[in-house]
Formats: sequence, structure tokens, C-alpha cells
Amino acid sequence: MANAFSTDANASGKSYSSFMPYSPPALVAGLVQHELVAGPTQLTILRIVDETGSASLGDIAEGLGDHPDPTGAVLVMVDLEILVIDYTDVIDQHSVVRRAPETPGPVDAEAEARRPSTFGCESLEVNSISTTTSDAALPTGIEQLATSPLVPTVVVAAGEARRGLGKLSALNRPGIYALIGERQVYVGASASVGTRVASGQQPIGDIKHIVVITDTNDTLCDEDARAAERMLFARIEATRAFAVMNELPMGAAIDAQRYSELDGFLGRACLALRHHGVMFTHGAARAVLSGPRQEAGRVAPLRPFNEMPDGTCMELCFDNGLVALAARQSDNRWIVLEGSDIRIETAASANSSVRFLRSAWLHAGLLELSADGRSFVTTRDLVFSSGSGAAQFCVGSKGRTRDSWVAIDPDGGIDPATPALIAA
DNA sequence: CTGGTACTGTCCCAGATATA
DNA sequence: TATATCTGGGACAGTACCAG
Repeated sequence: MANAFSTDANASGKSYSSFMPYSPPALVAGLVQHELVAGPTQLTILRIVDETGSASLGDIAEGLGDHPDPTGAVLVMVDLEILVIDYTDVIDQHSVVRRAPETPGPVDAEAEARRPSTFGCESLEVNSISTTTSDAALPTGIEQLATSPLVPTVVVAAGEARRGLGKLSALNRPGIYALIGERQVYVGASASVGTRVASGQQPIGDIKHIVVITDTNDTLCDEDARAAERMLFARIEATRAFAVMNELPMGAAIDAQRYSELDGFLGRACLALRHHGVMFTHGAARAVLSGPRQEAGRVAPLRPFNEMPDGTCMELCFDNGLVALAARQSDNRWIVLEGSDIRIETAASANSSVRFLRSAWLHAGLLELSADGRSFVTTRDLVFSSGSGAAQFCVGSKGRTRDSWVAIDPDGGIDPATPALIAA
């Protein structure tokens, strides 16, 4: 699947097209040129839409009969700006498809915001994106891409200057900080980071330096800061130059695009710290900028596909057909196996870790959209510290526990009910 | 020292589905 | 049609630990 997510030059600017394993579509003489949209398919889709002015994706799929990929066909036509699709969280059979406005006209920002912009990252917020030049000022056919407004401001203070950080109004905003000792670091975050550092009593002595990172444009919100705290924690832990004093922060529920933006933000901050000899001074600058692929210990050692993992193999079935497999190696070490289904949506009750990890692992390529688009699929064995944590991550909600995993026969033995089913 | 919060695990409820 | 079972989701308690 990895190759299907091409972002190369052939990828259309309409980003969801990048997850379709087909050639880029084109419109020639009013007819779509694409494997999924033959002439009759195009006519049928437009007829269904025109009957009432709009149609659900489910109606179109039904109208297309045995078409192999009706959703893909519709998305091709959306890509070509023949149709638009409205949906709330994810594209499903209830998503409404209608004709695109004929003239470019003013961009429907709200509808634009709902368009899928990266694989598997539906409902991405675009409020973090800013443009510096009005589209109207550009000639037709030229588009300035929006970029993240996150720009790190990095402040380094001596340990004894700690109290003074509370007096800097520029630090009275969400941000993250690190208290650096000889061989140990304490990482934290706060909605008002300067005050937090100045008045805190974190359990670390012999502080040599204090690093405070905020956003120059003050677009970093409290949730971003808590997510960035966990990400900085992982970056520092990966250097092995310091022992991180506190436990792994819980992170926050951010979407995959925001995760990517924060990662870039942190990369620039870490590079500044390297250039000033504060932290991240070992290894290549490139590695400092990119950071570790994943938190230490979350990816299990590589395992040949035909080799069974250690431990008891367990199975978790959910959402009418999705299956995750795990190896229970001990009460506090569960391995969710490569190829397991991970539900795309998360429930409102899902904890922040469930959402944070989805974004982190999409960013890292440890989760990919499945071939049928119904779920994410894990691309490596992933480590969890509890059965319920693993189950809740897979299902995307609470209410699943360690007992939700059912032991399976690692030798592929038949189900005890199979003889009865055959007899019937 | 205390309050707040996250994580884990258990319990319960509601709706859908299967079965008698 | 009534009942049983399954599944998804929320509420809650115990624990641990951070933050003030």
C-alpha cells in the first residue's frame, strides 16, 4: 500500500487523489479519461445527481450496479471539479454529492475545508493554515499554497534566571519547556508557559539550562502544546543523551495534519538548539530536523511475515468485519500485529492517547489506509502496555477491555463450529 | 499537601441482530 | 412476537502522578 500514497509530481493538487492507486484523471472534450469513469459511468452518475440536484454516495453506488469502485469514480469526478461532495467526518454512503458550481467564483471555504486533504485525515481543521497573498491577486491558473503559520520562538535561560521567565509577556502563551540538568531533562507544557516555568517546582535539581519554545505567531493552542510536549519528550528520549525525568506525557487529540505541522515546528526548534550547542548536538543535523520515527519502544522488532510472534495470539473482531490480531507476551506487553485493522473514526469517549497515536502513526507511516478504504492497517508490529489500551486503540473507543481479545489457534486450526456449519 | 487529570478496568445501558 | 445475545458507547472507581 505504501506506494499508493504517492506525493510525487504527478499527484494532483486535489490531495485525496493521492490515495487512489490509479493514474491521474483528465477531462477531454467533456469526457472523463480515467479507468474508473467510462462514458456510461459518467452519464449515469450525472443523471442520478441531476434527478434531484444531489444524491447520496449510497444512491450512486446502487445506481452504478456492479461498478467495481463507485466511490472512486465519484472522487475522480470531484477531483476534476465536476462534482463536489459534502460530508461531516468521513466519507460514507450518506455523503451528499452534487454538481460543482460552473464558474470558479468565490471559493466556498467551508466546503473546501471539508474536502479530504491527506489520506485518512478526514475532517482536518484548516484553521491552522494561512495564506499571505489573496488568491484574487493572482492571475488565473496560479495558486499560492497555504503553509503552516507555526514559527518557533526558542528562549534559553540559565537555571538561576528561571524566575525571570515569568516576567516575559511573550512567554505568557501556550508553549512547551525543558528543564535541563547535567544528564537529565524534565519536559513540560503549559497554557502560559513562562509563568509555569517560573513558579513550578518540578522534581529536578541542578538545572543548568531552561528551554522554552512558543509560537512566534501565537497560533499554538493549549492542545497543540500538550501534543508537542509528548513529541518533544520523544525527541529528547531518542537522543539518549539525557534521561527524561517525567513519565510519557499523554499528548492531546490532534489531527494528522496538525501533527505534521507540529513536527516541523519542533524540528526547527531542535535545530536552533543544536546550532547553539544546547541540545541535539550529536548525530546528523538531518536526523535532528526529522526527529525519531516513533516513540522509543513502540515498534516491535521486525518479524518475517511467516514467523509467529512470541506470546499468545489473540483476535479482536469489531465494526462488522474489521479484525485486529495481537500477541499477548505478558500482562503489560501486547503486540498489535502488522496488518491489523484499525477503525478510522474515533468515538467521542476515546481518550486523547487513542487520537494522538492515530495521528502520530499516520505521520510516521505506521498506519495506512486499507485497500478498501474501510479502515487503517498497521504496517508494523506495534507495542502496547495493556490489552485494553491495545483494544481501545484498534476500535477507537472505550468499552473494550483485555477480555475483548479472543485467543486463536496459531496453527490455523478450524473453528469448533465448522463441522456443524459444513453439515448444515 | 492537595486538587486535577489521565489511564485502566469494570459495570451498565441501549440498540441491533439472531433465535426460539 | 418474545427473548437472548452481541456490540458500541458512557459512567464510574481505583490508581498514579503532575501541577500549583
